[in-house]
Amino acid sequence: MSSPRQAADQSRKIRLHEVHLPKQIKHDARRIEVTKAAWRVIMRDGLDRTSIRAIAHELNLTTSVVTHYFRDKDALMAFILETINDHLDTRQQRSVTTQTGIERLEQTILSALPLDEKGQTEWTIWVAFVGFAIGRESLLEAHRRRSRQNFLSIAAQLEVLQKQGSIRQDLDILIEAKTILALIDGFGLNLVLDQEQFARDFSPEKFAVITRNYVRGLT
Amino acid sequence: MSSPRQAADQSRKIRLHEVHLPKQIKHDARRIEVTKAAWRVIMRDGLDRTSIRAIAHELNLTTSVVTHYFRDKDALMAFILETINDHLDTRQQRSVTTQTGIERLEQTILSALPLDEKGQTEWTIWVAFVGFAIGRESLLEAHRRRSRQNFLSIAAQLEVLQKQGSIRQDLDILIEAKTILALIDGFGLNLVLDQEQFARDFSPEKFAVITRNYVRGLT
DNA sequence: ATTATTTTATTACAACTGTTATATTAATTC
DNA sequence: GAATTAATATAACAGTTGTAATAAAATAAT
Repeated sequence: MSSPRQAADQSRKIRLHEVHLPKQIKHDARRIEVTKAAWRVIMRDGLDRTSIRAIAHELNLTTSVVTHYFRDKDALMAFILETINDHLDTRQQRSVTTQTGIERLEQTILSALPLDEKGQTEWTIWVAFVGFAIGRESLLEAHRRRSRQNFLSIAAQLEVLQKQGSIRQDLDILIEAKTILALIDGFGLNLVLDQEQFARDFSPEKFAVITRNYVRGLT
Repeated sequence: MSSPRQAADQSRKIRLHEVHLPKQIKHDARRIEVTKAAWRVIMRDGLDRTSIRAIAHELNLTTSVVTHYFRDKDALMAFILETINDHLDTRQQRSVTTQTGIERLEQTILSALPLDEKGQTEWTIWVAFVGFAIGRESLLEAHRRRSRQNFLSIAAQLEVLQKQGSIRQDLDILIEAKTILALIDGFGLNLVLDQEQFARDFSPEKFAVITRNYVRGLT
């Protein structure tokens, strides 16, 4: 187990400064590292047990690292949620390759679901924050902002599809958009809470079929 | 402001013993009172800030009241969640009056949603516990148990409807049941998080229409 | 090479936590 | 009404928390 080269021991702690990068970028990258350590603690111990000390310990460092990069715990928490939402959104946008039509709507829905490990992680943290937001008006507002944004995105797609005649003219877009969002949140939530059950009963391909059938029901 | 009768002051603290009831029932009733105080604290301050002291303060009493009725905090938390789930389930079962057919399924879905204030409260607590369960295997298991129970209930209804020929024969009951549960959870979650928005856009009657249209889509 | 800046460590503090033991008061039982 | 039990109060405990101040170390800038 012990290598003749002692350098191997030091390599465990990867120091970012070994790579030369502009100041601001290194700073931001370090904030992300702290944030990702926080994700791990949240998944393992729960959001309410994710103390500054626990995060520092996860990094094999002391609390000063965390406090150096975040004004206070509220700022840290807000950033963690912000980062999760960014990841969820950009992951989704990347997976939506088709630019128009019903297929795009299918992709939008399907790519929002936590069907791979990364998505599962992000959704788990998100669920933890949803519960954490109860009794915290600022966090509730953050959730509402994102929710309304998602609504606008889906509603806009539906509107185009309706004008194109790709979906039924009698559909109430407000209702259909909210329903789609509810479906995504509901499936995401249940996937997070009962991962094993879903892994047993539902392959990603099966979800693709479900989504396709659902969207075809709108035509 | 001061009344000639000093007795008025003491009446603020309602002592349960003034009403004569069997021992066990009084004991249980007191547990419920503590639990409901906990609900209020959870809604106001968040689940992670719901300390034994905060609950006692909500009751205008001291911590000994809480510790006298619950072995420790884990037992208290488990009981709170249990009570919430019971309330959600029995409220729903009471609202489902029709015994058979498609209408029963409609009622099942509709009555599960938080469309009145009580339901809103119960769903809010439930959402707080869902987030709280991340990183707590015992709570996750409790959620899974209830989720599977709900699944069996919906799936059983669908099976009967399919045998009766009330819904399409080609429907995959596993998929449809999970979809219905996802819809309920998704709408419930969004109702809790953005109550105002939904109150503006969706009346309970509108949800009834949505539900009816959805269920009719299965026929 | 020296200085300045950034990053990390150490320490201390007051507030809060769950738990426990003990005391006091109220209610019930006999 | 005395004895027993239940309900509530008080106080102390050790552990954890966020925050802040200060010091040391590492890196960057000059």
